[in-house]
Amino acid sequence: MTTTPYHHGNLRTALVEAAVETVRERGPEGLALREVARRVGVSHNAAYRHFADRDALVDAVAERAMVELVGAVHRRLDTVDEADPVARARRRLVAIGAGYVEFALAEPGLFRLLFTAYPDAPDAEGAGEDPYGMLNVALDELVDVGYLSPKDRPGAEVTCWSVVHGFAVLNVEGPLRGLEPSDRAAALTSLLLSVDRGLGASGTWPELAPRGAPK
Amino acid sequence: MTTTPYHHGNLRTALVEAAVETVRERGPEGLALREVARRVGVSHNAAYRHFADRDALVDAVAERAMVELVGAVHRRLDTVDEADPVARARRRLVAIGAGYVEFALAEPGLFRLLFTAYPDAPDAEGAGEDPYGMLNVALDELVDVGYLSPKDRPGAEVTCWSVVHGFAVLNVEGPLRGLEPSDRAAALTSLLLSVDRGLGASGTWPELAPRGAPK
DNA sequence: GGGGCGATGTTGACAGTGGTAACACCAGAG
DNA sequence: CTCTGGTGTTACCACTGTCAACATCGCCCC
Repeated sequence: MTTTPYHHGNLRTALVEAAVETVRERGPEGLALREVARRVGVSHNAAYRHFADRDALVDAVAERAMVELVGAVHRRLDTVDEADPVARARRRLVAIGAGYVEFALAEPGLFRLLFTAYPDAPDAEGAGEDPYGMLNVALDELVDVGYLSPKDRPGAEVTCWSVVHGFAVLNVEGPLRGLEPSDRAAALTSLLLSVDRGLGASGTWPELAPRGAPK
Repeated sequence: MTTTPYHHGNLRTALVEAAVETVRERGPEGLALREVARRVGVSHNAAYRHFADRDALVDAVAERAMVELVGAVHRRLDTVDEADPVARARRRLVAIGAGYVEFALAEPGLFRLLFTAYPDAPDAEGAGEDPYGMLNVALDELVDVGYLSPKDRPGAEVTCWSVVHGFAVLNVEGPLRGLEPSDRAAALTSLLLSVDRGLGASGTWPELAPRGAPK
């Protein structure tokens, strides 16, 4: 819908594109509906014919951002060229993490928007078309291939997502944002290796688990 | 400074306390300087005698939040009662992570403020008086005790911080925010165990880092 | 073709925000 | 006592999101 030019001609997509550009430049909090409208050369309030409110525009931008994130991860995934199944599966997992972080650092504004204004539903759409699904697929591969113990599979996706997301957040808007690129890259490599190692090392340490929360 | 009551009597601290309360209720983005002033029963602009701008107030709130975060982590750390040095060091690391996440979930507003508006300098003040310092101390203990290989020590603090911070963010404001508390607790346990395991499992997998070499 | 009608875009207004400037008060120093 | 500097107030500005009323344009149907 809204494919044929009316007064303006695809105002909606023009607004979204301008909004994406604004978020790129000024971050999510710098996104002003009025300024976007101004940028497109249309009066404010014109936007209200296409978006219920500011949040709706933000959601539209988030959709674009998600597409780009998936693209970045896929691009990394495609570089994995490995014969040995175990090494391949492990490399693929690392590639997902690297792509995720790569996107966060390349598009800090879009990345932040993606996770501050995300709708209620998680990424759980298909399985493989969003980073979460891709991650789950990769982890299942690791189990199939015998690298990851099936009993360690549950929860592994949360752990992997957490570590990569945390690294991204700390480096994009957190206390690590001032890191030298080389230091950052080294830390990321160390982190990804550590995760890989943690998944491969089977075994439990039951004495650590219990001991409930205080107060 | 500002200890003796003048017109109002410690307006500054009153403003900070009202701001903290506001952030608790409405989050960082709901913090309006004017509303805080109103809340204290003072005209807006009175605040400008004590804070250069809104950001200065936010920084003051962040200071309080940091104190509370440190308190939460310390409280957890104090529950560790373990004779065996290795087990004790490992438990202490887990306690830090648990306390960090506990605070994030208990005070989502303050936690988010702490990491969206944090000043340029990292937590690098003393060593032990902020979560980052405490984490480094705990990791050094793990090395001393022989659990963590010295060659794996560099970068470990970033990995640990990332995984815990990422988990907190995903659960506080991210796609995992809708998780059942029991599921969340299980995921956290799994995550902490996984990190512990990853640190303990020594050895490198060189074929992952560069590129090439069989297994 | 012409009338109408709904989708689109515009102007105007309102409340709320952060921020600046000019003024009012009040305590203590001299 | 006056004067001075810290403190708080009123008035104003630019900006934002949002609503309501009005204008315009394209398309459908008679």
